[in-house]
Amino acid sequence: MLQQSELIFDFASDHVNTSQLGSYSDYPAVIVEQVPHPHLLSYAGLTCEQTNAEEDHQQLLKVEPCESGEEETMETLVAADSLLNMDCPDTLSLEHYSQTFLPSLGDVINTPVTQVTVSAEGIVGAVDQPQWHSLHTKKPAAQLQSKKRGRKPRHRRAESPTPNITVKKDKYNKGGNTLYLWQFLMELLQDRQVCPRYIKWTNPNEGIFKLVNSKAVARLWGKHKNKPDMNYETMGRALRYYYQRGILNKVEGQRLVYQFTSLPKDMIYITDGDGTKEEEDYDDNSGNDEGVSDDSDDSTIPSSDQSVDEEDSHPPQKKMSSSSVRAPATQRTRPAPRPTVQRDTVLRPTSTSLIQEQHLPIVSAEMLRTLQNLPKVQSLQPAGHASVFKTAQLLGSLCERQAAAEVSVDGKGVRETLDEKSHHGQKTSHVEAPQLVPLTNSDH
DNA sequence: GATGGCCTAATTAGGACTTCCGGTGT
DNA sequence: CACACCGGAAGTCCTAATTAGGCCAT
Repeated sequence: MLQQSELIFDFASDHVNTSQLGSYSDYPAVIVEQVPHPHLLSYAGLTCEQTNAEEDHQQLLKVEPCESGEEETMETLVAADSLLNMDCPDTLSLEHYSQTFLPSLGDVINTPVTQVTVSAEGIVGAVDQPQWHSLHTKKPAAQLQSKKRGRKPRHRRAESPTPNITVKKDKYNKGGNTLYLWQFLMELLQDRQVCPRYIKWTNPNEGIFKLVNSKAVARLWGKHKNKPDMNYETMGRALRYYYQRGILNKVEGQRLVYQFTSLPKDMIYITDGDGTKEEEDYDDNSGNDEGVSDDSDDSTIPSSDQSVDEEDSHPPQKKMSSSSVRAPATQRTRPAPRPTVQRDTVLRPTSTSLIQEQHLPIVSAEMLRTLQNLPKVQSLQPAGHASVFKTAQLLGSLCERQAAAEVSVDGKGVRETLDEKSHHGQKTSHVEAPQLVPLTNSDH
């Protein structure tokens, strides 16, 4: 399960590849976790008001501590488990997410939301279709060695998305699923399971972040890439390559501190205003930021089977903000000395903070496109071009149907039942890379 | 049989790391 | 001494682009 803040989906259906859609005759059931219709719509409003993006574009979101209670905690823990349990193919993990990742930096909508797991069941009009499994099916060996053919030279491939961190959507809208390291780091920075615990912003205004626990981050990266030997040295080399490509800068004189040259418009900035004592200790050292890292023990990395226990075993102040119900930072006995940065400004009223109030679905962009092109689904949607608004309505309808169906059967919650379905191999989660804007000191 | 369209699989260039290394700085 | 950091070099893995060959309809 993914954490709400991990995933971003693009839903600019202007890019729908109808030829691809034609092959998706199987419409997985949409597993919606706590889909808040008004919220979704509100969230979608951000998209629909794209024309206002320019003025909002420099505004930043602050993730407030969640106060939704046990469900939130449970989901967060599950999310942490999935995040760190990347070895499990049946878990909707970051790895899986990366496999279906559809970054589209140039696309219109790049908004972090929660998740929707999709399976083929439960959608009216769904037709069996195997495409969603084809990613993992291997060709028969006989076919692999059947033919040998020559070929002519070809044109040069599309250039790298860097250094401007703009991804050509042609490349990424065709099933690409690569999650780049910088994207991974951005995801971590938006993931309250790891931010600010393992990685945190030190100066969100300038895109400066610190690898609080470099080993943990490297191991997470290694898990994601299926490189068990990954370490910070290796990951650091990849990070250093980003210097050349203009994706990252090194912050001089500060260890483990890097700077994004660009950031997404709608980046969610998790602050450690809800931080733990430990994190405050980091802050205490942030003045010089010299090497006080949490690297001392690999056990600090929650493994797939220990994350929950670890969370539970921590003293309350160790809990991640996402899963805690706590008093506002201002009420803490130990006031946070961290400087207030401009990006801490809550751009949305707290009462409408998406992340704070509840999960939003992370929807596979591709799934949504597929769904939107279903005749029966289209009947649910308002007229006009695809949008998050449409998606919200669609999801709302689907969720209601699911809920009604499940309640009528055994009284189980939608989520529980659908999670079950998701564990039967029908799942996906697509996200889009954030739309990035160049960072300038005055920009934020 | 010739032709054209479509689909599939083979091939391969290139991107994004990964690995290793030697070195410097703190 | 440990660790962070740097960058060169070579290698691996993966993806997208390209294209040949098979199949079918006309």
